[in-house]
Amino acid sequence: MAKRIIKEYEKRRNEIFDAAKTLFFKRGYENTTVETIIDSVGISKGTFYYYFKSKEELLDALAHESAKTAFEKIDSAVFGNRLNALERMRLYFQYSRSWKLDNRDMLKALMKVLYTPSNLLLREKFMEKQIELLKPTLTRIIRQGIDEGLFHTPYPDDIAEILFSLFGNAGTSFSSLVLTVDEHPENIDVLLHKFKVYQDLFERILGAPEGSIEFVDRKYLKKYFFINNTRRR
Amino acid sequence: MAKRIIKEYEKRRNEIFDAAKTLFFKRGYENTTVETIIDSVGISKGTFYYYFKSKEELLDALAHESAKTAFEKIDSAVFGNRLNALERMRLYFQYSRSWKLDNRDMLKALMKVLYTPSNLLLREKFMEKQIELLKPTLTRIIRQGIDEGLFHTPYPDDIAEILFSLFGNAGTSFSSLVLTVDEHPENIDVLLHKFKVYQDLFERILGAPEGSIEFVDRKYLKKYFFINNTRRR
DNA sequence: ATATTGTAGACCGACGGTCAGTCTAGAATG
DNA sequence: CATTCTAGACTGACCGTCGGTCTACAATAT
Repeated sequence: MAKRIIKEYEKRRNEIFDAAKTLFFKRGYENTTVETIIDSVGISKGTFYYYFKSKEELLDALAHESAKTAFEKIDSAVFGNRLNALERMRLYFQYSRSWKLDNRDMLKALMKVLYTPSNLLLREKFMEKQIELLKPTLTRIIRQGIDEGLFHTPYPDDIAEILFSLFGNAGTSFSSLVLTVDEHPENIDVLLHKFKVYQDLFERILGAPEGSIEFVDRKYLKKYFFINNTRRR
Repeated sequence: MAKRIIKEYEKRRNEIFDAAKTLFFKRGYENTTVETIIDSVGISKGTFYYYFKSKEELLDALAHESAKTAFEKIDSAVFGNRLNALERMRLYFQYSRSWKLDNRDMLKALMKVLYTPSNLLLREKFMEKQIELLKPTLTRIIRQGIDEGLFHTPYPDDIAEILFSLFGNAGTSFSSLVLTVDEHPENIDVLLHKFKVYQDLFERILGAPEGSIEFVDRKYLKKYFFINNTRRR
């Protein structure tokens, strides 16, 4: 019989939590069995179910935690200074990805896994929690923008959610592109084009002046893909 | 051993097809087991897998067929006459739901099932196929609108897809509302509000004149919910 | 103080149950 | 007699359950 190692509640729970997070993002949610998780932590089935009611509940908790982390980071970053709505919006999107990505390899791995049929549920759950927690913040920024005369929309309370869904959609279409850039460098142009499209879209939806929203930092993107600036006339 | 009933290929395949369609939309994709399907048709496992490689392939086929039906209906309806882009757009959305709905009960049942976590894959597949087949049509209308000076966007080829995703999002948020209207009649107002929001959104994205797109027919909606016209000034 | 008994709660792993999908014998058909 | 089709037993992969164990520590007795 395996050795019995006893730890305090929170510690063990976090172990499972972390292992699951890693595995889900590495092999995907559906492809990660409960067995895999407990093997990686070194515990038994029973223990797993002692801490989580089900595999899906664990996912839920993960999504919630992730959204909460994102929320906290964003909230302090965005409202810490005296900025106008446009600047806040920029910061907001800059921070809105809750997973901190250290390098492009990690981003690629994440995309490969995230936008895969076997991760539909994972994506949905993460999205849902993010919307739930982050919507008020975004709405607040939109309201501020309207007050400042930067944005023009009669429906400030409705569009935050829509912006999120658009963001999700963008993620899907970007990820498939990003993953091909290595073999098809010319796709960078397609990517840049898409960025322009979404930028235009956001401006229209918010009723913001043309070119005001550059939530996708072009300079960063170029550096990211090692492009020099003398590209295409 | 049970009696052996032999039918011609297409016929049997269609039986499975129809049974699956009914069951998927009644109990959801995940909640419908292959067992359920074959029981309902009165065939064996072997037969099922003779006609379909997998449960998911069956779903795929279903989604494809549905999109194809939609495409044919839409294409003839929308391009049969000499209309301007706005009129075509209206027709387009009118026909774009591929499932013909005979009454509100059926719509409600469908919504209840469609927008449920256990149907993520189903939704995704249906969406995907629709986009694949219907995007060119929508793009064509958008192009026409630009030529006619009705729409204004520099990205006619990109926004069809986005409009679809928005449509999907709208579906989610509408369905949850529609399902509550019976107990909370006041939600009709919320629903009407949402319609306005999405209408505005579409106009902004397309760069169409304000109020030009009424793809959700208010009159129909009111009739649908048995509201007379003397409601809220 | 020290021994004994009791209890909570962390932990174990065999087992049950559910499904999708496979395999093979054999019936029908041409 | 070969091909096409069908039946349903079987497999394997999972998720989740359950009876029961082990340990730290509190309560109680000596």
